[in-house]
Amino acid sequence: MARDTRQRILDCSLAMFNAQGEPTVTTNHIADELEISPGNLYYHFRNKDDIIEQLFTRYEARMDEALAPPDGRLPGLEDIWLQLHLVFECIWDYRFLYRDLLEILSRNRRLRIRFARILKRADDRAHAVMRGLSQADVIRAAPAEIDAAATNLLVLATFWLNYAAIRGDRDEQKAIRDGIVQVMMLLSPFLRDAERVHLNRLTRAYTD
Amino acid sequence: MARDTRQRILDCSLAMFNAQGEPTVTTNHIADELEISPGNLYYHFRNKDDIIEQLFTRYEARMDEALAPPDGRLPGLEDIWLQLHLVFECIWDYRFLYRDLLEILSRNRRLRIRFARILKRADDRAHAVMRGLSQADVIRAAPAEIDAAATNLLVLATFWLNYAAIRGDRDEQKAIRDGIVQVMMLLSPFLRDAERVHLNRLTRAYTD
DNA sequence: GTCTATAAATGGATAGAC
DNA sequence: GTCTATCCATTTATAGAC
Repeated sequence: MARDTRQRILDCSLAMFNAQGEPTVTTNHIADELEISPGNLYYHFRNKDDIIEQLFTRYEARMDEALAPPDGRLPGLEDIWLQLHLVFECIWDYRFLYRDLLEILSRNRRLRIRFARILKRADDRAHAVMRGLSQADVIRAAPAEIDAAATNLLVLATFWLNYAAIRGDRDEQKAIRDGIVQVMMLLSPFLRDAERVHLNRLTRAYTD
Repeated sequence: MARDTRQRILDCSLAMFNAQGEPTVTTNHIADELEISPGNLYYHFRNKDDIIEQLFTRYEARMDEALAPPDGRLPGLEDIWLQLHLVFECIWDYRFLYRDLLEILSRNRRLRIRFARILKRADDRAHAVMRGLSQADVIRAAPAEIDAAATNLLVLATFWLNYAAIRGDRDEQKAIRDGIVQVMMLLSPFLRDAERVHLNRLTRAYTD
């Protein structure tokens, strides 16, 4: 049961953080929800930040997987679609991190470094994909434009859920889909005319 | 001196919120910093949220001004540049709002509504500018692409400073300039070849 | 491993004197 | 308008029994 309680605390914390925001959920709230004592919680974790760090480890592994290149061949537009799905769903499952990103990272140097590493990986991946599309002549983009688009992609992915929440979007699944479409539409003006029209049709079908 | 103390509290709060983040600055901290008593602070403001709301009023007026259309004529690329300056500098001066945007808005329904209004205004403005460029044949963009680009612009402007902070950018002035360039580069692929090269040269000169 | 009880510290807020 | 003193509620964290 030892391992079990530890896992239950992590699962419950994640659910509560995501639902109510990390700052408003205290260790007592978590213990209450699980119907265990605060002392028990502190037997398993040094403090709240310890819980967050363990959750971050889960998140990190998941995101590393989502950011891995699919396989050997160069990716086309459909592969990008799929990979964006993996990334956005990971972000959704750990959205409490993104909701109060600066506040959480400012309190913990280790997480700051680990998050920066993930951002770097995502940036590399975005560059690789853009360069791939450019070499395959699917898009036409200067190096500086690729840099800008990659950065733009990172900002969109990182903060899209926050933006959707501020707008008051209710439907969660739709928010994720909208985020993916938003990133795809980022590529639209780089495409040649035929693909450009094609993508616009696809995204419209996807959004409705 | 009554009005004076009230203003000093607001000024000091803004500076401390921006420097340390709103969640970590308590009413006691503010009173300490000003070398007044907590009781005095509570004479002038009902609570911390009251202070934030007053600061928001200042912010709101400033942003409304920054978002106003320059004048009668249709704006060119240079006017956009200027307007982005006004917007980003407003965001910078009230960056504490953006740092913990969801947390702050989740606690206060009135601010949520007021912020949504500003976002709407910004969206309208972005659309108007994009349509203007399109009609003047400076850019080539389908309606769906204009929608996506306007949304993209809003997300970039809203969260750019957060992104810069996570990356570890130190130089504040440069972070603002980078944000403006990032938005301008968003337009790049929509431009015709001559202007596209021109913009890439401009942004490079601006960034170095 | 888990509980009860509680310490220690902090933050928000008010009463009443000056 | 401003200060001192203080209260209440909350949160983190630990000690010690079972």
